[in-house]
Amino acid sequence: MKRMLIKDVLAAAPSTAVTLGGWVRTVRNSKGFSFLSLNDGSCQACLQVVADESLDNYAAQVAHLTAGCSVFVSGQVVASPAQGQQVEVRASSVQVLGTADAERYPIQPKRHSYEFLRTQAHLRTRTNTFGAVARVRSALAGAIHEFFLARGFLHVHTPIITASDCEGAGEMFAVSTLDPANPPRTPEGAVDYSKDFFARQTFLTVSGQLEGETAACSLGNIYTFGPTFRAENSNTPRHLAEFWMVEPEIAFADLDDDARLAEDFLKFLFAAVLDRCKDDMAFFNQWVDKTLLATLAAVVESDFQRLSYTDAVALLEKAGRSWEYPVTWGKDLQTEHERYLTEDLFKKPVIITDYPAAIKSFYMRLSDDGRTVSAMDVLVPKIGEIIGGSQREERLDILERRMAAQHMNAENYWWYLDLRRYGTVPHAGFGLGFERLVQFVTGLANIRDVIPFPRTPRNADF
RNA sequence: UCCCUGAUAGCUCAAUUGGUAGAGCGAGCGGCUGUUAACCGCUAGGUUCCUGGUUCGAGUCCAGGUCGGGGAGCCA
Repeated sequence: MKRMLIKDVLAAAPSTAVTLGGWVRTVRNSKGFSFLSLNDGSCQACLQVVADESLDNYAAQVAHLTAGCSVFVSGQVVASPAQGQQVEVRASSVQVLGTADAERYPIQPKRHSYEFLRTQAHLRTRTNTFGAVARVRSALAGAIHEFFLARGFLHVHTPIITASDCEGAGEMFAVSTLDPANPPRTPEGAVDYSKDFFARQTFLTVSGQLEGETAACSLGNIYTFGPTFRAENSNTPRHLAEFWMVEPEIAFADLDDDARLAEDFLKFLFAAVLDRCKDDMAFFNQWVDKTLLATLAAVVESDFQRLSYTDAVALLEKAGRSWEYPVTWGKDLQTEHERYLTEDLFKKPVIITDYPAAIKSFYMRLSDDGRTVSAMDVLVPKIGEIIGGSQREERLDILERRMAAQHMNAENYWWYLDLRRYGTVPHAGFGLGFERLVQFVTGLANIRDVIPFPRTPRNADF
């Protein structure tokens, strides 16, 4: 089957002969002919096909088409005599590939709620909104690779199954082939993982960072872009149990380099989708968030606000409002604090740096003051934390001391410590939650609507 | 996990102090020679989430559960 994409048909000159495939969105029947609105996923717009009774299957098939039917059409592009579209296709044949019982087809030609469409995740990409999400998501993924590869970063693949725990990143899903009802036991009665597939206990990764650091400490600048898994019982519009994370790691670099990279990265991605997904972005701007295009354009032009955690605490203390959670140096910032800074005070992305060491992970580089670490969070309006990163502790003795303080077993991290033992180098990196990026770009309020098949507590359908 | 809130037709919702469950959209049928999630007419469509309780009588009140949504925590 040789076919043209509808986005190309819509741009074709009148009298071009075309063949195309698509799914019927709506049908408007008149006496003797029908207008078919077809979509094939290649663009937001539908193609209007005019089919009349001169087709030999008109009365038997074409006149009975309904939403969701699949068709393969041959015909000619003609200038449309009516308003609503520049061109349309006059069909010389309409092959009906698949019918869709209109009484049962879930995607009716009407407005549906996001909640309902989540129960129809296998069909929801046939709607305007979820088609647009899929295209923007794909464009963002492509732009991410483009950004890094153009800057000489190496794309590395880190393992999905891991024995290491990127300490503090969250609860992990266990990976095992043992019979859960009757696992082998040690003499002490514990599960004997030496009999398991990998002869040790393993998990789904919560982050590729530690493995990414090994690559950065030999190859230079690298990035990973893969799935990560958190077994947290998080029930929010911003959390998934399975999500995709982008994690660059840069060598011979400090936190300032890291923050600059994060800012350049986000601006590049926003500019890319504004440029490449105009119709889809216009759709989101009209139906989801009327400030979306203006917000993204402003972010591309503005400088992100940088401030230290210590300064942020000072600003919050004199904000002149009462906080549900009091602000004190040493306590992590709450959602209400972050929202105030990025949505009310600065009204643009904010990069907060130099957090208290006590509330951050062991691998973050200890500052000379001894009480903060070179960590950063990038906060954006509505989403909150979209990026978390840090300069990594490259000094073996300090790293070992911090691991001991957090009661970590250094033997499990022998290879991670080797990076500091042999040719250590200052390096830094960050993690970007890909779905949170798609949320911010599309304006969609719930993270379950920006990934095809969301995995959340008690939900792994499809 | 905690707090709040909801579940009624395929979908989105209504139903007064507890008293025969309705509408819009969608669907089916018919009409219309250019429509734009068209328009006009007619028709069908219900285990009111589940289990138990109170009551002459429960969509409505009570208890427990399941699932959805919002907020918080955890984080990306």
